[in-house]
Order: sequence, then C-alpha cells, then structure tokens
Amino acid sequence: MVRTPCCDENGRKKGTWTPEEDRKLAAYITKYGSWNWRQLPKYAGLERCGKSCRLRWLNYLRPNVKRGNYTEEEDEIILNLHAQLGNKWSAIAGHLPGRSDNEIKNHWHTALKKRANNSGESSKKCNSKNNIRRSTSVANKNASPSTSHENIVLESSQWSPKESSSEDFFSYSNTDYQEQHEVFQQEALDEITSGSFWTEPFLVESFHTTGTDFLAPPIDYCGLVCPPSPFIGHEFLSSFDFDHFNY
DNA sequence: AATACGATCAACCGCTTCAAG
DNA sequence: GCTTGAAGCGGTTGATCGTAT
Repeated sequence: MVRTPCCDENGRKKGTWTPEEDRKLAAYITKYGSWNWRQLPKYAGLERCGKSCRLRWLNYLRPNVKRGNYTEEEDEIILNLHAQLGNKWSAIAGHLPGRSDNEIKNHWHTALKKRANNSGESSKKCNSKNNIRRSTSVANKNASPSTSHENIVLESSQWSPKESSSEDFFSYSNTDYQEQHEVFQQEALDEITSGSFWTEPFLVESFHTTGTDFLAPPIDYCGLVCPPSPFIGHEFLSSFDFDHFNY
C-alpha cells in the first residue's frame, strides 16, 4: 500500500510552535472545526503538517485542557489503569478529562513509573537520587506493559511532579513570549467558552470531505481561508466574533 | 562562574486502525 | 472484499531547564 507522506519536504515547518501559529490554529479550528487535518494547515495559513496541527490542538490549544498539577487521585487512576491496560495512553486519557495521552505518557515516564518501580523494590533498597538515571530509550526497552499490579503503592508527594501553575501553562523560556502566549490562551478560552460553539448541536468535528480537489476557498474577513465544506453556512460562520484575534 | 549531567516535556516519526468508495 | 487516504496511537528524540560539582 502506498502512503502519501504526512509531511512533505517543501519547507514544511517543524519544531516549537510560535504564538502566531497557535493563534492561527486555534482561531481556525474554533471557527471552522477540524474538518480535515491534512487540508487544515493549508487553509489556516500554517506551514505545518496536519499531524502537527492535530497534536498541537489536542494537547495544548483545545478548551479545558489541563496542564501539570496532577492530583493524587489522578496519579492513582493512571497507575491503576496502566496496571490494567498497559501503555494504552489514549484509553487512560479517556478516564481523565482534560488530560492528553501525550501528557499522561510523559507523566508516567517522568514520575509514575519510578513510583511503581520503587514501590516494587522498596523492600530491597532505599530511594536514592543517584539510583535514578535518565535513559528513556533504555528504560522503555526494559519496561514491560504489564507492570506488576500488586506492587503499585501510592506514596506521598515525594514523587509528585514539579508544581506547575497557570503561569507556566506554556513553558517557554522567553518571558515576553510566554506572556503573549498566556494572553492569547486566555482570550481564546474566553472566546470559546463564552460563545455558543461548544454547545452547538451541530458538530463541526464530524465534517467529512470527499478528499478530492477543492475549489479555491474564499478568504474570510479575518484572513482565514474558508474550508470547502458544504455543511458550513454563513450564518454558522458569522456566529463567531473573532475580532479580537488581531493579526 | 563554568561545566557536566539529569529531568522534563513538546514534538516528530512510523506504524496501525478506521472508514469511504 | 479490496484499495486508498486520513486519523489515531505509542515510541522515541532532542531542546531546554535545573541542579550538582
């Protein structure tokens, strides 16, 4: 089976997302929905592949996404579910509203796996920082999906991940960058949560296209390229006020 | 103060699954 | 039932930050 490459080599951008890219992506999806991830970046004015856009949206930009600050209850849920399901991160994420599979996976590898392992070996040796070595690839190779169920013991905050407040919602090193991003994030969330978008009976996520050639889509008043979906009417589009996304 | 090393996490890559024609 | 394209998933990488020496 021949697959079309998900990312072409024609200057398709990689790496960390900029606030401007986030703004474009959030604005576009909020307005038009993720009707087609592969086509979406083209119409949103992004030089990214669809996969990258999807990941960015699901992990960081979608509404109600939670970052850091895992509670003991959440840790316990993850540990228990991982004991039952193994590395089925998306299934585990399904039990933790607001948490993405990627973040749960990272949290597992950075904090919970140690807890699980240490609880199993606590009778053999004391916890020592020198015993903790970062070797993700090696650890992953050695890690078994069927972590011992019996050995998982919840401990105190000793092994809790580092505190993460709303201030480091986006952990950029550049302060201006971060501040700009936080402002945007709050604006986007306000926009999304205050409007009718998420309560609309019409589910934009369910858009499907034929995957064939599109007519050149029109460009709307805020610079976004309207998707070629016959299901999106002008009354639908005009129900959103995106004036504060000032490009 | 400089350097080395470990921890964290955002993002990429490639494979699998799903769904439409 | 087969082919094909898109979405989803999990493993892995690499940049960055924090801490120890």
